[in-house]
Amino acid sequence: MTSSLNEKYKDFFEQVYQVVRLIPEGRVTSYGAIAKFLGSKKSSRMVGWAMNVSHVLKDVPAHRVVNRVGLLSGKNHFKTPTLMQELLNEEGVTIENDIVVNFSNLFWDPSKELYL
DNA sequence: TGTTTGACTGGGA
DNA sequence: CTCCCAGCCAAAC
Repeated sequence: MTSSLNEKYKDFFEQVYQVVRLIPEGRVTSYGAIAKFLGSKKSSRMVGWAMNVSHVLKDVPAHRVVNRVGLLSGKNHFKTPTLMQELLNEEGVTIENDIVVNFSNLFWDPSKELYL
């Protein structure tokens, strides 16, 4: 909210990582929600690309980011195709057929629950 | 340097 | 319900 915080955010990618790090444990959000929060609703693909690069950054919980219907669309980009689901299970999130169960209830919208 | 692809999304047929 | 298309833009080809 403050200019000092905004100044901290230089690139789109950095902003994405920052938001993803703030996702509470056991909650999930979508690429589009992050993109919208960052001001470019239609740049959700870039959020996905940022995630693709982010797996080298250890503190980015990319497993908490799914697509708008709760599908684990990025699971194949993890070390193993099952890792994403396993990480979510550890946090108490149930996955069924690659879909987050009770997604709408677990959905964490940064533009509604996060205030900078 | 031009084209294709993609961890996306919303709208339309 | 499914399928298709346009917009988005960095990276890969």
